[in-house]
Amino acid sequence: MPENFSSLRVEAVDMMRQKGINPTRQRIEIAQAIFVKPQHVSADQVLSLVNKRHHSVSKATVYNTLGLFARKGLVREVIVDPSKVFYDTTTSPHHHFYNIDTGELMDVEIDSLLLAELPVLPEGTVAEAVDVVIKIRNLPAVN
Amino acid sequence: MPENFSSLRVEAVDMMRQKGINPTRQRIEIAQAIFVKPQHVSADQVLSLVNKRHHSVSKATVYNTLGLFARKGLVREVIVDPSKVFYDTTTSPHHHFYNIDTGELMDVEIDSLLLAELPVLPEGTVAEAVDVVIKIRNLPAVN
DNA sequence: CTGTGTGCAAAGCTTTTGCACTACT
DNA sequence: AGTAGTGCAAAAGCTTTGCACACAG
Repeated sequence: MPENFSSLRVEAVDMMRQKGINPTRQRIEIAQAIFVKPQHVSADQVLSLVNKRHHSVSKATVYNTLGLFARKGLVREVIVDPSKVFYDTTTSPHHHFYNIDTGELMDVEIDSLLLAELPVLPEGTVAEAVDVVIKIRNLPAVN
Repeated sequence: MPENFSSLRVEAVDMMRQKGINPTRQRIEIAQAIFVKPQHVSADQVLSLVNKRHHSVSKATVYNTLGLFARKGLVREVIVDPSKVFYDTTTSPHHHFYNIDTGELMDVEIDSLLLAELPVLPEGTVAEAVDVVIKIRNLPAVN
């Protein structure tokens, strides 16, 4: 059975409602594009995905919507490189491998890396998120 | 006694030689600007610092040189926000607090946060760096 | 004279802003 | 009609590229 788009659509709308996001046409299209499966996407990948079917969402709206989704907790912003922001559709706490050579981003199970204790926070602040990025590179082929 | 610029200059040149970087006029000016004290600077802060005395280094060269310094291990790239890259003159392993409200970046002692174990790396790769950024925000004032 | 390395103007990105428009009250 | 929220073209800002120049062999 092929991907059921209408149920994905319903899910996307529900998700947004739960987070207090007004589900407009553009936001629904973006949500449908990214929540097909767990993945890491950049803003312009989303733009192409959405406009594959028919030109219907502007660049600015894609950026603004992804930012909104991130603030509301629907996606997770992962910043790995100057001018390379990824949006991760998996929002449960976890960390990342970033392959410097290939640009590939992979999830790391939260419990395969033990963060034993948080340092004392500066006075008058609260922790919002802890981002761990392990930068890896390919082993040079042995000749 | 005021800051001794000529000895800073010599140190900067030595540093670069040790890392195999050709110490050109522009690179020396940039090094002198950033290694005055341990600090976090962005590319355009460096640009202003360098050109405060007299316009002498272009924007492109500042970007390229900071990238070079980072690759060679003279500074550490810390990426905290889309289009906000900091260069940290402290290169020993440590982590960061990033205050979302103020944009301030602070060092966290390496041993105040225990990374118990590294996860298994993907086949054929080596870890290059582990970046931990703890995003914090100011507590709302209680009324 | 040739080849390698460097610096920078300009090009090419990504992201943000400000305003027109919509959709409620 | 007034108000709050939304989408997008254009502006702004950041980073990279490609080429002219310098310098060493």
